[in-house]
Amino acid sequence: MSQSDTVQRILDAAEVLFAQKGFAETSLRAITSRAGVNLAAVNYHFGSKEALIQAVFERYLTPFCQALDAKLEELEAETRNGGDVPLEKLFTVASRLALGSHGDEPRRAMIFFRLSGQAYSQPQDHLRAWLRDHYGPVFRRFLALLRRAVPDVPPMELFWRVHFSLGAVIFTLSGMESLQAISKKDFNQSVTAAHITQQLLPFVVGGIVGAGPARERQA
Amino acid sequence: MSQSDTVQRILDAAEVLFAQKGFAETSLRAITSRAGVNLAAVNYHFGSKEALIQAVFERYLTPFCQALDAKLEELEAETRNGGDVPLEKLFTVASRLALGSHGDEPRRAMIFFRLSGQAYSQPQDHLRAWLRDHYGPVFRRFLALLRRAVPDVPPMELFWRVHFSLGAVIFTLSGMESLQAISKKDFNQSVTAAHITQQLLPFVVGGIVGAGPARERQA
DNA sequence: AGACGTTTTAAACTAGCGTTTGAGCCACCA
DNA sequence: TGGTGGCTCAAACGCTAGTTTAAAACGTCT
Repeated sequence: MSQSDTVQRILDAAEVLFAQKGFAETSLRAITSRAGVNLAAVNYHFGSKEALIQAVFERYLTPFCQALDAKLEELEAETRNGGDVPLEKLFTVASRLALGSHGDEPRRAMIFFRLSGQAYSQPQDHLRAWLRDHYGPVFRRFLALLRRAVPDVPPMELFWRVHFSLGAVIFTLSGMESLQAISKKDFNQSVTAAHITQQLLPFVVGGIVGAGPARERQA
Repeated sequence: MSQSDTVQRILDAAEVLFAQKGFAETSLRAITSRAGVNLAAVNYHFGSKEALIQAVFERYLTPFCQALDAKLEELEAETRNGGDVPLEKLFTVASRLALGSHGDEPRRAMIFFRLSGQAYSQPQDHLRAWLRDHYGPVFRRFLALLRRAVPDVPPMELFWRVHFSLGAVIFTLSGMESLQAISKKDFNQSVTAAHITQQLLPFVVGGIVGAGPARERQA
């Protein structure tokens, strides 16, 4: 092979370890050891640990965002001659792509949500900035469709509610394992990741629509 | 003074720095330097960096949980002779206590939410376990009142939705600064922390009630 | 005043980090 | 065949981390 698979092995190992223990707590030695490659390979192939972190995000996010963008394009076309995309459909599409656009099991997605959580709680400005610059457009496109789906919600409130939703998703899927443990203890019942994401939908939709004066609750 | 204020100065500095840069990225040297105390003071008074982290959480959470517990007791008593506490009131009470039970400005609360976010994305099992063991009861008490407020939502769904809400709150308040910046850029309008927490309420209430078959949305 | 327990101090220690180096390996092409 | 370029490797570098040490300073009692 002209391109060795060292790069992929490093990315695989880094992805798991970063999600498991965070960026700062994961040493290059731990990564290269798990990947079965030499310590210097990271700096040789990526340049620095920082660049490796970005590469991990890029490998996951780029296919996802491309898929989402294409799907949004499709949805936009459908509504070109009147009608809006329903709220539920927008989130179902996004969730399905996030969980399954990588061929492999949703475990990959779970790992990635942990990474996102770490990226957000991290003070590394440039990571957040890089994410925003690279994947902001598709986010705004999603937001535009959303705005049409819930015209009653003022744009700024909608903006915040989307971020609240993002928080609910990332936080939950970040802490999945411990939450599953608690749930099992309290309800004597195992819960799958698919089950949780299924529960997320009505919560997010309910939250986006909101409990304001625009809506009355049923008794 | 028989007990020097070194301990307090260290806690103050650690609280801010941990929230700003995370646990791993904050060195004891940075903390002691900001506190104006000697490097060895941390290990002398707390034993280790790990113990210092716990102490930071304890100093904030203990008064909050005591206040919340007392308030919940009060609410339970009110409903002893019939009636339930409305959903909105439960969250308003919790939010008001979280933001203002420390006398000082809500900035303290903001700092603490960042800490919570870091604690959750952190893989430090023992921190999470310690939080659960110490503050689990008051959480369960809150959950019990909640269950009575929304009897239509099945207990397990409610459990998950509460965690979704927690995620929305912690995530948002963790990333406040960057979110405020984005908001300012997109809407040309500054947003205060109070404004955001105000927006959180209808989102959380809407999410908890959910968008399931139990409720219809208004056109 | 002097002795004693507590706290502070400066300095050192050990360990682990990200990164760099330069020699070695190996496939490929002239 | 001999060299050339991409890649791997063990070793070392410089640095910063948390922690420990032992002496100095302090406050408080007899």
